[in-house]
Amino acid sequence: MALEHAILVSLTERAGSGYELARRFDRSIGYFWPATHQQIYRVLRRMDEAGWVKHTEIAQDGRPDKKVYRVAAAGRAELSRWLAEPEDPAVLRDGLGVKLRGASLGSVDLVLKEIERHRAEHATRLEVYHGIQQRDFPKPSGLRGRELHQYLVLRGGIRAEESFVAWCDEVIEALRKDNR
Amino acid sequence: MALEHAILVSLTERAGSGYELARRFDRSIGYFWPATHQQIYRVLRRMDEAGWVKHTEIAQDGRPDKKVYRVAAAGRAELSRWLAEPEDPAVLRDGLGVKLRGASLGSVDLVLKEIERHRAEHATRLEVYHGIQQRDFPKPSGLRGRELHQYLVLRGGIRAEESFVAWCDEVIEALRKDNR
DNA sequence: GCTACCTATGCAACTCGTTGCACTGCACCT
DNA sequence: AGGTGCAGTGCAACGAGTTGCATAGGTAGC
Repeated sequence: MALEHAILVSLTERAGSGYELARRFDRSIGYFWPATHQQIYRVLRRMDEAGWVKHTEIAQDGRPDKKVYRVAAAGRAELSRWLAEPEDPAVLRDGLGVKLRGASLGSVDLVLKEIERHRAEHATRLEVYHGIQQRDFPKPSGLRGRELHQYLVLRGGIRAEESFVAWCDEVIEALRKDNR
Repeated sequence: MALEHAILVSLTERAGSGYELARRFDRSIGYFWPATHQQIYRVLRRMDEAGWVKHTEIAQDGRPDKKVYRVAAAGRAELSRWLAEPEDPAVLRDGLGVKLRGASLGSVDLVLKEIERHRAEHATRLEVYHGIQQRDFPKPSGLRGRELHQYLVLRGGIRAEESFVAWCDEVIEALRKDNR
């Protein structure tokens, strides 16, 4: 998996400029594959040179020109090649775990506060996802094909955040009990 | 959070060589913060130059010499400085989600197989964690301090894998139903 | 005897991701 | 009049992470 493929999936759904893609990543794909505008511009250029995408320059008045990218035949080929290829399982990488593990070397109270803060952060993210679910997929049982897949990805995000929040609660309770 | 801090936590628990640390990362810390031996050697050298750790060269016969690292005062200071510092929330980054989202552009059947494969992988990891839990923390209610923290980190790993497996099951069922 | 893996450290080259900055012009707020 | 924010693209530098390789003796299996 590389950023290339995430961009190809997104561009296949709908053509767009680098800037628009960066916004999209902020709002949807990026919840599962974050990327900055810098990365996106660089990869778009690379893919353009490789012939995976083509761009059309669009002059706008009052705003800078933009390049709208769309997926070319070679890009579609690459995408289906990648889709058929096995993917490495995602690895967990969480600094909070390391911090908790080292908590007794510093202030356990501060680490506890930190975990409460993360809990709040993830709870907020969870609410955002729930909002998307209610707005975009009010009746999930009727979903099929592409929409079903999008819904299921969102479900993954919801489950991940739920389980993170539940873990925080377990940790907070246990640390408080240990503190008394 | 940087690899530096994960290594400092690990070295504080017990001194060791770069090689040993790499093994440790493979077996425990690395479940939550993966690192290769290359990264570890490089960071150890940097920390040595910065005075955060000190090494003692140990000659062995039949085997190459090794450098055993232990945390120095400056390292302990850095560790507690970092522990008191706020940490960015972990971001989800999963290529499988992108693949599922693009499934309809390739073979949905292949993506389904891929998800089944990942499910098996994560189920195996979950069993490993359960094994560690039973071996190292048979009676969690009595845990305090450092051991409690280690247990709670493990609980985080267990919860993450459980929720991943449950998500896979939801996806597999939904895709099968959609296929009929 | 050959292959392969383990212990142990490390270089070199590369890709990926992050951060700070630059330029343009419009819209909005104070 | 001045600051902030949005739209739009991009460079330059750095740090993090990956991959392939080198070295070298010991142990274990075929």
